[in-house]
Amino acid sequence: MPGTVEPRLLRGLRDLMPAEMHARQWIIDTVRRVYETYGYVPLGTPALEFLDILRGTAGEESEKQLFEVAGPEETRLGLRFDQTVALARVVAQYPDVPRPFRRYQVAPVWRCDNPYEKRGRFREFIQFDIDAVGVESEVADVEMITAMCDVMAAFGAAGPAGRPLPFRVRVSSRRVLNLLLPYADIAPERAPDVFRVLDKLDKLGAEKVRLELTTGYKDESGSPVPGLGFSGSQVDRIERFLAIRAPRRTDVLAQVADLFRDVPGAAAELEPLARMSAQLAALGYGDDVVVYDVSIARGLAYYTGTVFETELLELPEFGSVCSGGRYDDLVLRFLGERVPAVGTSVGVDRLLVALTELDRVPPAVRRKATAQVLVTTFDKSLMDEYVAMTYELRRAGINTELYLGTEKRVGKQIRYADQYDIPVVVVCGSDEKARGEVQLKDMSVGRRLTAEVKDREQWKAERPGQFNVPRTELVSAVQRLLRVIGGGST
RNA sequence: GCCGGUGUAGCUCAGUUGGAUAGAGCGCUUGACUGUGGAUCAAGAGGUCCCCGGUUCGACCCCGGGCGCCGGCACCA
Repeated sequence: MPGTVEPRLLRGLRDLMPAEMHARQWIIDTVRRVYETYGYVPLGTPALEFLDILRGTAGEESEKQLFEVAGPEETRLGLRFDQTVALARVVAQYPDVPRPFRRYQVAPVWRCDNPYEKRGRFREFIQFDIDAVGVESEVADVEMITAMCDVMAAFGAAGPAGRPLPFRVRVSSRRVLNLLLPYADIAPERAPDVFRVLDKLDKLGAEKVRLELTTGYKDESGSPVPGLGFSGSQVDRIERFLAIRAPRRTDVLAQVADLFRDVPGAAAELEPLARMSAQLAALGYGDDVVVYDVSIARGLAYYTGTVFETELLELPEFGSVCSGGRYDDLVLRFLGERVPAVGTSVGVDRLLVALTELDRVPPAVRRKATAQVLVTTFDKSLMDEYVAMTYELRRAGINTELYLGTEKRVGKQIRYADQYDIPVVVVCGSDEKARGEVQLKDMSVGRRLTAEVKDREQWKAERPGQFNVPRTELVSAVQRLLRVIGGGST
């Protein structure tokens, strides 16, 4: 039809239909329960920020991914790409907020990069952050790591019984990475380039990392990857660093200490990591769930200390579902005062994709309805009665929908309940009304029988899962039925 | 940004070596059944064949350009 607007979405943006939204809310609820056990408090900030607030915090790459928005009166705005920058702004803007300020925030963020939905990468997605601002102690870093572990454990417990969710948090430190610079005689301004390449070790392998550090190479698509032009002895030292790897955290630290034994101040930088490891161990977070891995650098430019990311062992190629680190200088931009902070972020939508892929989202979570009961409107002259029944059920705490469509035939209304997976249907026509009864229909019975019943007459004769109860017992009978069938409420 | 693939009904896709009114399955609507979901049967609605230009008597098909989508790479908070 000419003149109509084609309904469409920008690449990487999605509509989430009710079942998908229920699943997302399940993720959020589960994470929030864990975060609140740690005592974090909620914060909300706008999706839009001034461009100069967003810019210059997270490095060149992030700026390329910024969604710019035209504001009124020539103001230049952007959609937030994370929640941490806004948190730093809030801390600077409200100096009377008592510190430590430990907040959680769950909200969409926007990044204009290439979406890849199979790996849970979108241009608009929900992140669920916790951050502790004004905290120097590495106990806060430990808290971040254990919170990540506890979140993963919660999803293991919520999934299919007896199947814990295997995961691993990999931890490193920018301060330890920085020791590599004097050790390998690398100028400080080259550090971001070097760290970016180190981070690729897992994905590219040692050979390509070596090439990228020296002469560069052409990748599979023929695009040139520029080399960083380091000398052979520099690359040798970088590779010796990258070779550090051990299942036990204490062994990793020992190897780092040995490698950097001649670097001034190295021992002092390693002490906090040693204390963290001991604490983690004392709390029951062993070498199997938290590993030290010096190749973790993370791209985000604002990290200054500990960095960590979480991977699901059953989806090794998927990437991190939860990551973060310490950023002691982010507030400095706004306040001129150094405020130490550490935080971590669950990629809610990414985690949902992963758990779906692993078939670990309980089916009941992905429901299409919130209603437990549909009251049909069979006979319009009885409408007052239908409304009354609906509110009786609602006031008893039962999620109830009154059929408000135009369809008169009760069969179509039942079909509507079927399409939305509403588990119980109330039918009351003039016959029932005259007898002082209502009819309850357990939808699951018909669904179960549908495979067996071949003949329509038989189907009609059986009227599966239906029974009548006195009108006065409507609420108690529905409650009983919902208990028996498990109700669809959460 | 690079490489490859692809674009036909709401969805999944067939098709025409360039020829007249463009097809299937699923889904949707209606009815058989005006008081009951499924199945069955019947009927119906639904298309600028991605866009622009070119070649041709004639283009959904061939050619050129563009755009979208999918996959891979790069990048990734």
